[in-house]
Amino acid sequence: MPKDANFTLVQLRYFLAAAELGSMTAAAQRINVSQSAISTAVTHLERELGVQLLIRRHAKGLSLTRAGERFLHELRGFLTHADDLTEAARSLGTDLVGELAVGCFQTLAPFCLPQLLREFGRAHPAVRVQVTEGDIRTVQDALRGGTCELALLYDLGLDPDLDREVLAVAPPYALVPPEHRLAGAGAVRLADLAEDPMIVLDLPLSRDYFRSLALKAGIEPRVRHRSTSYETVRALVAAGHGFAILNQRPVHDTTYDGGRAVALRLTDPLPALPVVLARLSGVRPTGRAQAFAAVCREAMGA
Amino acid sequence: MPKDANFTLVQLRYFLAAAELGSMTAAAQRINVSQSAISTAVTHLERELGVQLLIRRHAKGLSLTRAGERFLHELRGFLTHADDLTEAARSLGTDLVGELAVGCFQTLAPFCLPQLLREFGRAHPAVRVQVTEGDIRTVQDALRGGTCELALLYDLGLDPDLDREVLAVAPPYALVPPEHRLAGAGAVRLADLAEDPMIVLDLPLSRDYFRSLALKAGIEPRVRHRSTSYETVRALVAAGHGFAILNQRPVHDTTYDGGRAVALRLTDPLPALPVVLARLSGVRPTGRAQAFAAVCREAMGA
DNA sequence: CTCCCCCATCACTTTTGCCGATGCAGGCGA
DNA sequence: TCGCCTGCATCGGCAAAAGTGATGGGGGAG
Repeated sequence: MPKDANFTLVQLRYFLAAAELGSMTAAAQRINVSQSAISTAVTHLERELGVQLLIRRHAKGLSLTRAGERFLHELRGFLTHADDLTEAARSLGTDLVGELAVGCFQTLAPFCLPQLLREFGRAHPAVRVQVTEGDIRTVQDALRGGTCELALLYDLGLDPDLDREVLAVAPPYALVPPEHRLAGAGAVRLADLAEDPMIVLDLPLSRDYFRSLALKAGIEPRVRHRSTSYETVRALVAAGHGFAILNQRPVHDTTYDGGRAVALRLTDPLPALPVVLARLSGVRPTGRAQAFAAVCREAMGA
Repeated sequence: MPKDANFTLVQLRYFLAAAELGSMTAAAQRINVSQSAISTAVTHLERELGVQLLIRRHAKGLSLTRAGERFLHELRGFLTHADDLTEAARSLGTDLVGELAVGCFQTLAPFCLPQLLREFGRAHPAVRVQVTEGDIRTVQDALRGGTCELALLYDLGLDPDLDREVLAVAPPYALVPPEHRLAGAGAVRLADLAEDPMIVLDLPLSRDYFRSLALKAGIEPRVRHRSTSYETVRALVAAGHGFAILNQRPVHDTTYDGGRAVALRLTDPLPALPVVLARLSGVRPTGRAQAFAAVCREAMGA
């Protein structure tokens, strides 16, 4: 019962050269190894396959047996396949074709993905980009599991085994209804909102972040509502249910249901939230990933 | 400039196992090597290809990168190809399918090939037999050059580097025209024909053989005609141009042109000519060749 | 916090591949 | 026919590679 093939690609290539040149000596010169290396390799190959491939005619070099001739024919195809495989593998790492999977934190997605995908698509039209949206944990797991290679995230409790590169910072701001007493102020301190009910964007790590901001400003927020939807939070604020702290700012004030919400700059010395491009550290980035990172840097850094 | 692929089939198989089982440890157990062997092999493969294929998650085994996933897909096809190649090669040596090239001395061919091909074809219908006919030297060169693997020959000055197996013996006989003075004798001594002109079958080694027979019988033949065609010799004899010495005996006396020739047994103590099956010694015979040899033995030995 | 799982790494051993030299056998020219 | 030359096989020695078992680190799970 012949189990699995125990020959080597090297042996196959040696045989190929010898068969094509009709001489082990010539093959040895071409490949830059000794003639004995060719000899033993071919012998091993023949023994392994159980077929005699070459006929050694002492002073007249080699000739192929019928079996050798047919094998040679198959072999060419096979070695081509081997080269193709190498080629494919290398290009998987370096070429700017194929596909690239990126992750994106869900509330960040509508703000930056359109531009990024547009510019990346223009620069590298041969690369198909597949986006995974989700909360920070989900995206982080996707990174770790290899489902995606890059991710746009807030640097909120990211595991240290992720390499991150800060692309931009998103300072927190307060969102209040237009009829709020401070709606016209332009800027407030969080303490000014201490008595107002708060609407919290309730995503795994975000909730802690917003709470910590409030605490840092010295207030204990009275949470009235929670929602996992950014737009719902805006709508609740617009409807007068309370104020919210957010980081991303839409270009207009109108909510889906026609309400309006007013953004107020915060004068507290609060840390801005870094928007980072994260990668699994220790994983060699593909060329596509590097290209995408470059586009991100240019688009968001400027 | 990526020269040529420097990975190993073994490395590929190790990677396949690890990727499929999601664990190097498991792969190691299955393949019966140590875990470290898998680890280093996969690492080398990745370095060689320049692509990261697996993500190592410390306590949770492995997961494939996107590149690894795609590579794995290609790889399966490739390893199947490798198995096919092995399979093909092995069957080239052992299977009773494919083709078999045999050589045959030209004057022997019409006497034994029909039966041999018929019986071999019945026993091994999947093997296509390709016959090369020619004089002894031609067939011998075909053997040496790998053009054919077996040959039916007279053992006439065959090189000692050929393995031969005697299948039958063909005693020489004299052929005379019907009106010859000894045509009714049934048997003669060569000396009785010493004065008759001789017709010689003029093939590279045959001519010397016929001459040596005559000399051995103590006569110096008077050669009237030479021909490279067996049937021409018969016809010349039938037409009264002289006598001939031959080994193969057709079932009837009539020549192509309607003449008749009479065969006379020779009472001289002359060596019979061995009909041999010749192979290049030191060349491993394929299964097909062995099967053909067996058919020859059975058909001609009986 | 502890245990356990899984992979990377290390030192060591075994195997393999290669080299250079030598031997052998056949073609070929003198 | 006799060397000479060519071309492959083989051998001893050596270096590179692969494999082994042990160790360690990092991270999940209870």
